[in-house]
Amino acid sequence: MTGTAIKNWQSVQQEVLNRINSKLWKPGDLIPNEAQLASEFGCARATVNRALQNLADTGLLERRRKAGTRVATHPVRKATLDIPIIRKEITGKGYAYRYALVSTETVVPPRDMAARMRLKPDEKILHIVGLHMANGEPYVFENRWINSNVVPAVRDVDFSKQSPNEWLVENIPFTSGDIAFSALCAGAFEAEMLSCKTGEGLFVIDRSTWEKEGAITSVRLVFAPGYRIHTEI
Amino acid sequence: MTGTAIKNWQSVQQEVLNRINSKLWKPGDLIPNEAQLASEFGCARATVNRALQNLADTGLLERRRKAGTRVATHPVRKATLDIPIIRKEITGKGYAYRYALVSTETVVPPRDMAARMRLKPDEKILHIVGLHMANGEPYVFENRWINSNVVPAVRDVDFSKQSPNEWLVENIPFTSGDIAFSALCAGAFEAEMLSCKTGEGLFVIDRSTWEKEGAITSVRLVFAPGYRIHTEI
DNA sequence: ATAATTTATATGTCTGCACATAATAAACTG
DNA sequence: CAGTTTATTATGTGCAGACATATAAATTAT
Repeated sequence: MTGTAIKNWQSVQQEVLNRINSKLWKPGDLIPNEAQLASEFGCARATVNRALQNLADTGLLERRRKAGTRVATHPVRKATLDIPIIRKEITGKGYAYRYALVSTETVVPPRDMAARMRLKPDEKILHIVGLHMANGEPYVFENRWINSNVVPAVRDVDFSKQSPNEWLVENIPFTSGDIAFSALCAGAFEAEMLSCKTGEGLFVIDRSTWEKEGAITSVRLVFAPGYRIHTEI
Repeated sequence: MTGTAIKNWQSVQQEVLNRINSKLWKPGDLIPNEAQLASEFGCARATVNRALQNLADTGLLERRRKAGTRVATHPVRKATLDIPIIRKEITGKGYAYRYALVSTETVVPPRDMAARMRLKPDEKILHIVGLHMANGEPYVFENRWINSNVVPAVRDVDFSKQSPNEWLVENIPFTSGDIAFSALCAGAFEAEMLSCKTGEGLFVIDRSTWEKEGAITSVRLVFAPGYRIHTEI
């Protein structure tokens, strides 16, 4: 049957996948435990563990101590997608990259942003607006807020020379953050910035990064029409 | 210094993270090899390996045999996000779920879709249009093509009773696929379907799934205004 | 000098064993 | 019978040692 021996964790994973796909193990089913599979496949339990753990990571199996391993009833697909570093993405496509600073000021942010970044009332922070361009064409519009009270060093940076994105990557130790994808309709402002028509559908990424002391930065990236982010599952 | 002993792979990972964040190991730097770190931390090489491999998975380290492990120059952030199973997402929010079939027919798809699914010229496949609703409100508009020549069983399914999404999950062994996120501006059609205004920005997911024999299904999900997909990093 | 070959080395992964940990199931108790 | 304690069990992870594999670097051949 199995012409290929099952010796490495990848082949164990493949065999498990086959059994799931062939409905031998159906969604919700409890599958044999690691020790049983190991003896069946003729490999060490650790090897089976590696394979099953990997499948659990991708959401195809659900594992719980003592309860055992079962096939996920709703195989919640997990897509891992690379968050683009704008400059790298643009140069990677072979385009010339340029960052244009639009404005920078230290002001009290709008209510929703202040709330999102958990600021004190009337706390002023740095607001930087800029445009990333590919071959001279607007590529993505960056609207960024940086909590200059948490990161005082940011006050001395000349953002006409370096995009805030790059400065932050190089200077701020990252801890944690969240990211959201959504869509937006181009208003007059976005249309002018991205030199597109009003009413175009624009892809939006909102990202915040945090440290123990509080929010470091929150950014909205509005991409030019036609942008899409892609991955394999 | 290190009050906590470094015995498990998580603490090894944390220590490595600290060294990266504190600039002890800068982007591009080659870090000590596994054996050295293991002896430094007083743990097994396998434990260090587990930690470093995990960090490489998240894109913070780059590893190559013989070349060693180095801190990623551009820490390409990888976000893993859960692809929603529509019904589960809706019911999970506490809303009543309903699927409304709009149309189903077997036709020759548009050129771009035929190309994407690698169909023969003039090959007819199943086209299913439907609407997922939350508490009676349109939630997401589903425009799906199913290669009924690869999956003949689909011809006998009554999609007014079950959404194609669910049927596929339950009946078609998944192999591989790809997914793309983008944005769209609501035209007259989308506006009517999602009962929103024309010109709204809509979030779009395009997904294709494949099997050895060829494309099984390709679907476009157009979400109602305001939809966003979110994850932590 | 350039190409082909060998060597050294860091990571990748398997094995067999041990113990830790979580969570269920069973036994016990008031 | 409800609540608590105690086994039992499957996964999670650690260790040392071994071999596999990719590949940078050194060496040899052309």
